Amino acid sequence: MATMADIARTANVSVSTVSYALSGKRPISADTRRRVLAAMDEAGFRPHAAGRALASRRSRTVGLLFPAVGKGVTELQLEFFTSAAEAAGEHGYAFILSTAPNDDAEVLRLSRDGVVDGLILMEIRRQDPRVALLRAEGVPFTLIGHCDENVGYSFVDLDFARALETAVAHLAGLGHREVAFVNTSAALLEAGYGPAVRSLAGFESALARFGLRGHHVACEPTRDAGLELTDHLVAEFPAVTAVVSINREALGALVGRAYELGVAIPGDLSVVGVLSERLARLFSPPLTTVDFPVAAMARLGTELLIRQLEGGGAGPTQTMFDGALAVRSSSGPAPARASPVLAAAAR
Amino acid sequence: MATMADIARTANVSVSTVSYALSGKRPISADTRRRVLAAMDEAGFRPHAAGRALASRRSRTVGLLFPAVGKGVTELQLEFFTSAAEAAGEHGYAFILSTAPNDDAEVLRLSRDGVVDGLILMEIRRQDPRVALLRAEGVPFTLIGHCDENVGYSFVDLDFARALETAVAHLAGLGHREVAFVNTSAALLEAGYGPAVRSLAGFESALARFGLRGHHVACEPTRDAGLELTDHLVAEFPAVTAVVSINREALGALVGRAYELGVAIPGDLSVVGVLSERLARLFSPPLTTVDFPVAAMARLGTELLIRQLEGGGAGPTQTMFDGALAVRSSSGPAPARASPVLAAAAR
DNA sequence: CTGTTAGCGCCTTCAC
DNA sequence: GTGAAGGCGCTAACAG
Repeated sequence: MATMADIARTANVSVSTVSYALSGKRPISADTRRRVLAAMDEAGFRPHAAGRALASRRSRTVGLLFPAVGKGVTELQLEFFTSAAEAAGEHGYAFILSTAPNDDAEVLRLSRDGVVDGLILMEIRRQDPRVALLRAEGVPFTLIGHCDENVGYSFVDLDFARALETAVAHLAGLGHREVAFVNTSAALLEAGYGPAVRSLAGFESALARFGLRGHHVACEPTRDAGLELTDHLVAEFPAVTAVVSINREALGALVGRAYELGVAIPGDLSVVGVLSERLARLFSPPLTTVDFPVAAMARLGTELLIRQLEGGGAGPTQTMFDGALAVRSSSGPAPARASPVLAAAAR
Repeated sequence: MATMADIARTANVSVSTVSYALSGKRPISADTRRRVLAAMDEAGFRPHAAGRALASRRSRTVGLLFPAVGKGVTELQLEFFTSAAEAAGEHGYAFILSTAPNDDAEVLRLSRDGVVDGLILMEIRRQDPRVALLRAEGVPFTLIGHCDENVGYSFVDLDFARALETAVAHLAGLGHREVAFVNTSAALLEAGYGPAVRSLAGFESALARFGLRGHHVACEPTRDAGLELTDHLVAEFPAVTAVVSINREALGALVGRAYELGVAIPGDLSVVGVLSERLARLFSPPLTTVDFPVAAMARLGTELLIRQLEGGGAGPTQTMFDGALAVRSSSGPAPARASPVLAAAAR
């Protein structure tokens, strides 16, 4: 309601003085400053965002582009949203969430309209056209995920290959000989969705390194698909004694179905999930996990963007998180056993 | 990049003509309009949000206030966020998500700064101080939920009392005689959190109406609490043959624990959840539910707010959704049986 | 139907 | 250390 002109009037100074008192970009005498500040909070003054944005040519707003494609939103994205929003808020930035299905148009809309100063992208593919677009538009951005070609921009990602290796190494250490990897959907894999592609690569190289037999199964991130998948595993790969998954929904279904089939976890079957701390807590019994530090990643992604916006020198920062192994099963998992547990369950 | 002045120049018209060509608030000759539009998309023109906001005194932005209190964010809120964001986008509004812990300050910040034109509030308590504040500030708003005193503002809510009645009626119809109601946390209940309070009321009146015995149990919305609760039910209320819950996390845990204990759902125990369609799908076997139309509610809440902003006459609109019963169990649930199933499971 | 012009609230260069 | 003034891009009277 109150404007700088109002404040200036009641404090007997000029508007520019008010402005500088606020920004500190010019020395102000202690006395003047006090009068100005007094006038401000007496009037409940708050600088108007639009005025400031217009004059400074910065909106102090960051946007998160999340194309709400069919594949539904999961708890994992939720954690991203809220953590990113929090981080933005702490730095004095507003946080815009866009679910527009067509990213390209949305990138243009948000940047050209000046509603955001920069963008955070999720659901990155190996060759992502949005990156070129953002560059062409000169819009600062960071990726949660990364492309094959990634010079000159900031991103933060989980090292999925390493995560899978960590998981497989753990299982190999327990004596397992044959393990299954439950990926996300085949469609995403084909589309070059990074996590799907890179986990698979990590899985395969780990198999080779530890001399294990392995099976890769793609699975839609839905409970139904997960149930079907579990039955499929039972039927087709009876010798499998351990499962690792990056697919939270399938994992939930698998654990549930295992109970139904009388397969004890971790007694009969070892299960390792690549999951955030928060998600891991939703499982019972507690699941051994390779930590997916979602909240930290979202925070960092947001902060990297804001650092760019504030001209924080330093150029692109690229951070790959390593998922730490968290063994949560109290009882030891089954070492590879003679009898194929899954097949036994199928009878 | 391009401004209206640029467009005006290349189209040989004045800026106001450009503006009116865009807004349609004044008749423009077909020919002029064509020239203007041509110039616009040749230049890739997009009106700058800050300029527009400053001149029109409206930011075309709505905000969702979601104080990220301790009790963690759930899939349910996620559905709210994305649905609200979607609805806002469809109406040409930007959507801001604020997780600032202190709502009051945030209300002031977002409104006084002019970053939003209106707000959507979640997690409403029976006496919610934010409402008075919003009123005092003259900020348009809608609630997802409602207060005891609620004249003169718009809200959308689920009729939790009715939802519980629907659930209990269903169970009574199946022949159950003793049912448990799993509420959210005792803390929220005491704080006057609407859903907790009103569901309980609905539960109790339904018990009376149908002459059933019932037990009310508050439970933190976490898996661990849910597990504990299940064991508690087993130990304390062995005659209970049916459970209804508005607590998604507890419900998940309860279903899981039931499997562990060898209690078949719905064979041995009937379970009814108050859940969104999407959440219901996460359960297996499918759960009988009273539908919690989260997405529709978020959309409507957002649209009610936007309608206010656009001066859509009509005054406050208050909508209570009725949760429709969706019986998803294929096999018929257990009518009240002589043998206390939960106790049997406990052996 | 179209042009001219004054702001909207703030930032920032230029002058003192 | 402080003022005055121009302008950011757009809207909306006010004049034709």
